[in-house]
Amino acid sequence: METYDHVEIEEKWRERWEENKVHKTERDEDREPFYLIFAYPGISGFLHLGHMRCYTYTDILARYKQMKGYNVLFPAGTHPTGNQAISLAKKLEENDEGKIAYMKKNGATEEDIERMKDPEEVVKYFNEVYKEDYWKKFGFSIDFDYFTHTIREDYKKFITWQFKKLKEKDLLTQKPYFGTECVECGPVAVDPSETDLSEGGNAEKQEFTLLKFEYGDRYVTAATLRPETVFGQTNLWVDPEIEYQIVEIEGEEWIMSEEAVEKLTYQKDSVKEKGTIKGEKMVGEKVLAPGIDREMIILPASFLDPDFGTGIVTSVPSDAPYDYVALKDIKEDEELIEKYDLDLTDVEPIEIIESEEWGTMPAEKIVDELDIESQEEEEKLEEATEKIYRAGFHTGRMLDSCKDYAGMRVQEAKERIKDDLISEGKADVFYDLSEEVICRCGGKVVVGKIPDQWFIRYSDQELTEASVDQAKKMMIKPQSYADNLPSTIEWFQDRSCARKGNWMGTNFPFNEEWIIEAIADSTFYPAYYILAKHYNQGDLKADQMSEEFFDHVYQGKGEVQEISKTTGIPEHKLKEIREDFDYWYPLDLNLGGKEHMTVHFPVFLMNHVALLEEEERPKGIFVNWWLVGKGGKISKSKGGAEPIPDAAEKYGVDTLRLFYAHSASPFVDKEWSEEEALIYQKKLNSLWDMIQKIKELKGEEKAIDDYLISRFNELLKEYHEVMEEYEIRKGANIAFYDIPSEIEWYLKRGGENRELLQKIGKKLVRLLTPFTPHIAEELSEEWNIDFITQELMPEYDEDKVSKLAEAREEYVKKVQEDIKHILDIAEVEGHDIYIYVAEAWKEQAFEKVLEDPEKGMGLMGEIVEEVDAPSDDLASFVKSALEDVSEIGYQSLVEVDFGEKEILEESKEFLEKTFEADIHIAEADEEGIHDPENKASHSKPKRPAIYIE
RNA sequence: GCGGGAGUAGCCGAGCAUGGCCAAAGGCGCUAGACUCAAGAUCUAGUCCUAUAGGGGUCCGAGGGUUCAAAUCCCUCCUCCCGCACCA
Repeated sequence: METYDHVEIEEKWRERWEENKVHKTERDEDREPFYLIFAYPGISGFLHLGHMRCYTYTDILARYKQMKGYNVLFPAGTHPTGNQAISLAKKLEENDEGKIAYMKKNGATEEDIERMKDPEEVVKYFNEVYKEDYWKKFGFSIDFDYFTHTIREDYKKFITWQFKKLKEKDLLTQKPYFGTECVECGPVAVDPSETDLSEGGNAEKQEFTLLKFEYGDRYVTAATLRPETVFGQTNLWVDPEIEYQIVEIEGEEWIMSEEAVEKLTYQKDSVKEKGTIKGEKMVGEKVLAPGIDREMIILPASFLDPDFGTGIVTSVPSDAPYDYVALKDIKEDEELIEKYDLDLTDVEPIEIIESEEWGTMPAEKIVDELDIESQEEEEKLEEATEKIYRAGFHTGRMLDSCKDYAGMRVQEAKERIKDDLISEGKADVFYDLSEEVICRCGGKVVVGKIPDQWFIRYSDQELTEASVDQAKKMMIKPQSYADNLPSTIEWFQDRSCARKGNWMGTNFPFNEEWIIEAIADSTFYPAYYILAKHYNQGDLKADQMSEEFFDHVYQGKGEVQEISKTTGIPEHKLKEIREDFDYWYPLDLNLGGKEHMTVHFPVFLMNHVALLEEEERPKGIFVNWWLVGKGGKISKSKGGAEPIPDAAEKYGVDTLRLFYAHSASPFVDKEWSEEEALIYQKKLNSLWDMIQKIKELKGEEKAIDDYLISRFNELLKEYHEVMEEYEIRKGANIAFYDIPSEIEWYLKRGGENRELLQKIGKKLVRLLTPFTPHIAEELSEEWNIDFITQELMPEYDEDKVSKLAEAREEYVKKVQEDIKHILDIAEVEGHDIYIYVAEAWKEQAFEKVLEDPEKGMGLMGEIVEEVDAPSDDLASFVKSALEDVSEIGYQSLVEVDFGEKEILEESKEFLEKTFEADIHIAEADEEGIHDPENKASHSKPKRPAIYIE
């Protein structure tokens, strides 16, 4: 059969929509607005099919709402803030072969590449790619008149205003911050996606307590992750072979490894080198331990790593397996004791923490249990340390030896002891990374101190509470995120919002050398799209966008005449912009991938709450999971990484849209599968064929019509219900599978009503439109409408639902099924099928049973009175009826009143065709029927007996 | 650690909120048939076990419980996955 050419029709309709400005959106006070966005993408290079998942969901919902009669605003933009465009330009400048090949493969020309050695041009280029090759290509109903991006002058004005407002509301603050930074190129993010890194994405920033041990005029320093164990300290460990550094920090002299000094230079204002001291020089000497004011001996050890902590470790043999084993080793090493002349009499483990699992001497116990022999058995020691720590942290309590902290839970004591030691000047804080991290640029990543970092005060009590309230009112999908968002907001701490260095973005208004960071300038932007249109039309200039202007538009402050005078924006324009904002806001829905759950969505919401009144705050969030490659990220080797325009041509845009919508719930990661995409392509072809076929049928009304009308209406109702709840997958399932399969059944049953099929066909194509708009337009081209995209959805009509029609079909299906079963099992020829409808008295008896099945056979008395039937037959029937009564489905079928014989006669032709047999229908108690095996007596109401020969 | 999620037939993957028409949608794979010289594509039927009459049995990670009734609710356990901040 003639099918359609997706490349041709998709292009055709894309062009027609554009020519006719179908997606143009204007304020219209007579229609209810619906405003939705997807989280705009950064400019990070070419996108792949994974990214299109979220955008497609957005378009499906936009189109659905549009067809429900809403005035839908669906804008889009990009987020080039950051250094991604800069580093791409740099790579191209350096003639990086890999990058150039990548650009070419995705369709960039030589000139494009030449041009893109300038970061601004990178942004320009990708803005076009995103718009033309991705969003338009996919047939999205975006109105690009509202397009904006975050490094445009106008957008920067908007961000500047936003930060002024945050400052006014006392939501900005400055304080020291320890963050990860590359020694070459400034702040970088350490995360497994390794956007900024070439190595070490799984590293964690660890906070050590740097303990200071008095050692003459100096301090020996030891870094620990477990400050709560200070009461159990018995000695220090140094490596006799290491040349330790002496450095001056904050007027004191500290001793630590060279590696530690290097790290500290990024965390302390001044670090002056004062000389060195070899480990063995310190061995045997005494230090004064912080917090417990106890003299301790310095002992030699071999397990120390100068790149971990300070290369000096305080020993807590009661709770640290390493220390316990090292101490045991040294006590048995007489040679060593003699060499350094060590006095070890007082060096004994001290009980400090009691946990359920490990008692009061956990190190001893676990070393015993794991059978650890020496300090060289690193693997076992790591395991032991981990186990004890976990148990201690959760169930542990501090013992009496811990003085003021006795009885406290370990979790609490840990913080308290750390804070107390620091405030007494006996300890400091030292940050380090858990593994080596290397920047994209090749530089080493360290933890550095920024003394005057700017923060947005998301910890603010009032803001937090108001945001939580709002979150609870919103429509958030999936439910699990709706449940979590309030606690995510409560947990949200102050967040740094500006940075220095090589960065594209808006200058921080209160300190121009800082640039606003990428998350901080992408929280409130749905409010800006509305203005961007006026800027794009040339009615608004960036330098007119003053604080008063934004105050007026977003917060209704000030007098129009006044603002018009100071900004030069005509009064009517100001009014128009203000009204636009008023009309479109609040935002109905923000859609984004699951990566946004812990950062973007919370700050998006909190900034709205900070800046706008309650009735203007967002109403919905939709989170989608990812499209992934086999076993993880989408990549070249695993498929799904081909350029989007190529994929669109290969599979068809409608196919891909249906794939996203239907192949999995939006709330799970979905593996990309080419085969599956091709199946959806076939699906669309066969749906196309079916709709073409039903257009051509020319038959008349039949009884089966009522069934199709009824089922269609019920499914239509369900369709709307699920789509209103943004259950995209269910909606697609109804439109593309449930309804077509009802139509298939209808045709199979001999339905051919031309008028009905035309009507249902037209409605069905509308239901398909949000998902596969191109094919829907093509199918409806001859219907004398402009664009099906602009049509309204069919609505559910309750009067069309007929329980009777449905029950009759169910009955036929059941009979058909039973015959099939018998044919499967029995060895019969199957030329003649006899169907015996149950005697009337059986139905009467069944109804009596239904009245009160609890009575069981006790019902017999009553039934014998009322029902006229042979008493033996009656008794055995009631018995079986009592069993059947628990089958809910059967019961409800029996309750519907229709003539079985009549419906069977009607379906005779269908059954004969299905089984290629003669069908004979009779009542079970008719005289002279053909029933050699006496099957007729087995008939039940709505469950006729069958005999086949 | 903290917080969250998931375990469904050979495989992928719905269902679970509102327990009962659930032996459990859809797809893949497989089997048979139609079409074809043949292959592919397509279409039809079947695909837990069992049964020569529409039946019976077992089943939704494991084990308990609630209920007339559990894949669905509750408890315990096992296994796997994700987020945890300057990454959009």
